Amino acid sequence: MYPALLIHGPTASGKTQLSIDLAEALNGEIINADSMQVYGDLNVLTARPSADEMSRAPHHLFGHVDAGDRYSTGAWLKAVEKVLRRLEREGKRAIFTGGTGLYFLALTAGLSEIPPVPEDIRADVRAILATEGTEGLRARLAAVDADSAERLGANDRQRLSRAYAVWLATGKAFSSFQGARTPPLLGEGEYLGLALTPPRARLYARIDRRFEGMMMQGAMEEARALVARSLDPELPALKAHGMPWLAKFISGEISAEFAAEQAKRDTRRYAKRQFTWIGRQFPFWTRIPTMELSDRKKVIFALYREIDPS
RNA sequence: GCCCGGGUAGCUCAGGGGUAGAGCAGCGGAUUGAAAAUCCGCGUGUCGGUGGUUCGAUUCCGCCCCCGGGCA
Repeated sequence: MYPALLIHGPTASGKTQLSIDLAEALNGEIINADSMQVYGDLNVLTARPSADEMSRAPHHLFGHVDAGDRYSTGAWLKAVEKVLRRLEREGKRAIFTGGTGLYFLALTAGLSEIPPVPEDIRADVRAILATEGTEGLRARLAAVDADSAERLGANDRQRLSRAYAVWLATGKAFSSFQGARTPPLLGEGEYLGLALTPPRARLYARIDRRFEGMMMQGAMEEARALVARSLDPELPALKAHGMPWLAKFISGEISAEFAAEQAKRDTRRYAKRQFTWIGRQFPFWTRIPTMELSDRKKVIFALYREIDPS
């Protein structure tokens, strides 16, 4: 099997364009590693590749999930496995592109083998959180899984919820699962990890500009359509950058200017967290600090040729 | 040109003879099936410049520069 190309970069760093060019040159196919671009309802707001861009190379796992569903790392990994198998059969190269660090981690380091938690149990935990608060949830967790309760932040409702839901679903402590991991889909030597690390000031300027562009390309209409579905605002898709603020604007709570300001700020903060992830979780991936497309490609082709002379 | 008001963190501003503090922005970190989520931590500063008074000046005084507003 050809070594896969893994491209992680902060939001707005130009991953889409780069990955398409690489796919064309390497006879590769693009696999999405972005947790938001999987949702079909969000096109403009998640900066998903356009129909035009998608026609230049095969794309996988983009927009295949309904905004009313809760996608997950595990579901993504399962879907990836299928795609990888097919590409292997067909002798194609896999090019992963995205900004979701956890997806890349699962891909290259595996995931603990935990049975799926049914939706009704997750709903129960949400109810507990609503009535008893993080305090109450944490106390419940401490009684059955002291390790997790100790290790997790006292206010980290998301992880506390997850740990408690796993206990309810399996009868076993979340922490008891965490020692072991499934074998990674891509082991050492089976991929080239690349991290785009553009200068921060330039990236931030680009994020701000891009949001303005999204507004001109119909982001508001997209948001209106999603709001009209009256879905639970806690669903992942409703938390896409900009969505919560555009929803507030649509309901008349805030001005358009304020919504735009907050949306951009959220996106900048996210980019900052992505830099942290790359710096800490994937210290051995090759950094590509330049913003110029041609320079990036030159570097990547040279690196790729080293591990795959064909 | 004259008269007021102001120049303090990236921005808006507070303070006041013992080298300064809020909000926002920002920065650092964590990260195992919601991860564009969730959580933890951190003031980042020639107090416009320059002389003077003072043990000590960002603070008081003089001069200069800049920005508002008013009168000409």
